[in-house]
Amino acid sequence: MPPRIKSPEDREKLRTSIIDAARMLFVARGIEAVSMREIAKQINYSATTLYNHFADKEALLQAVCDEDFLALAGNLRAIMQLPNLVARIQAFGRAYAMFALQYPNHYRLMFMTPRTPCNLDTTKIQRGDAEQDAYAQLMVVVKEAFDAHLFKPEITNFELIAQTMWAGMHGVCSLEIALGHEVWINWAAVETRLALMQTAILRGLLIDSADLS
Amino acid sequence: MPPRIKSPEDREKLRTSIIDAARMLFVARGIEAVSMREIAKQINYSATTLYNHFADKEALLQAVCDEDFLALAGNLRAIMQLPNLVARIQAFGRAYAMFALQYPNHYRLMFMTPRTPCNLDTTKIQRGDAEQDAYAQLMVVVKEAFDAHLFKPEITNFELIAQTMWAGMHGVCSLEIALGHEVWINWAAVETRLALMQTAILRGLLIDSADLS
DNA sequence: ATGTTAATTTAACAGTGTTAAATTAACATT
DNA sequence: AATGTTAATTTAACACTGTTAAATTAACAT
Repeated sequence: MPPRIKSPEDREKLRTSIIDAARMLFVARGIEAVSMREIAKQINYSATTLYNHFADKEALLQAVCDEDFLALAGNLRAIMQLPNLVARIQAFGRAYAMFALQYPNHYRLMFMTPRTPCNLDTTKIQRGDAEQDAYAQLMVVVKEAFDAHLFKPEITNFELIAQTMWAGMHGVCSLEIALGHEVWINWAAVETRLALMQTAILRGLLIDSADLS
Repeated sequence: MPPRIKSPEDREKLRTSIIDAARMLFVARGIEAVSMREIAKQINYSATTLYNHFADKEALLQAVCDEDFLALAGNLRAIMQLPNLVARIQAFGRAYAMFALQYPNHYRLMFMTPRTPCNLDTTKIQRGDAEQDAYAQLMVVVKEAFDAHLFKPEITNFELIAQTMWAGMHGVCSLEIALGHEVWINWAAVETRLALMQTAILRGLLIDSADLS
């Protein structure tokens, strides 16, 4: 029986240690293969204790996701400093894909699993804040290129451009995660697929794609 | 207690009725929300009976998937007759996406869920047979355009082209299925996203994309 | 009428998420 | 120093899950 926790700081400490244990197990063995009892045992607590910090398993997953969204946004923030607008978009997409492939179980949880929609109240992420939200960052990156008139003039909706770039990279990554080990598909190397996806879409959307890669 | 089944035909009939009941429930309420007991009750059998026809829940899912793969391939077969090579690719991708969006729970099961890899022995689909395998069909469609030298000459691997087209459409569809209801994203209409994805990738890959749409 | 075979069910096991009730440790009050 | 209060934590239970061994039971052949 661990010593009781009273102070709010220690309570917060326990909360994050629950999240960390959950993440470790999720990443290691997949999401639905991990039980609340296992997570609790990992930190030498009873399963019921988790319910003092999270309403249910879904809420705990959400908390893990939130931290991972912040981590992803942190990864991408450095890239937004690149001077060349097109190179910035390319590096951004590439970093996004690296995150997906390095943490496939995170990624699955964040972007491949339908959730109860709009848990905006329980999340702690400031959506739309480019410091915290990778989607908002993508929006900034694309909009700057859009405002510089780098995209074909018939495309008038920059958010549509961003969503297309996103879907392209997501398509490669999520297929890799879900079916990358299927032997009846003669997969090209995932880096090759990512590179072609990016240059193909950019060639299709940019006015001048002469010096793409 | 239902009348006992002895003849192989009736046994097959029961097997497909299990699959149909499972599919109906999966499509209606999602995969993991449906229990073996529920499926059994749907057809007035005991849960244990299902295990006389399928090794476990995973095998039953696999059987459902197999039938759906065949259905998808059937949907796509008509399109392969179109004369114009590029229009054929476009219609093919569009039909694929329509299938995904019309049966999102099927699609999730088939293409968004990591499985125990290479259950090639337990599946009944002839992989590589363009009659039964949608991926093989896509390969045929893309290869004909490739052999007609419609793609940019620096791209020498037609399977890579096919996988990029696939990933593009899959990216739009799977994002729509997983996050389409999230309100913090200002989604463009999914048809618009699909159309732009297709023309963007084709513009990026084709030599002559003047009359695309 | 009896025996055999196999389809089907009952009953159980070990596990899950979750919660009400019981403990127990730390604090403040007398 | 003894008591009461509060809240952190656990124990025990509920209703469910996938799965399986054992018991039934229906249909057939002898």
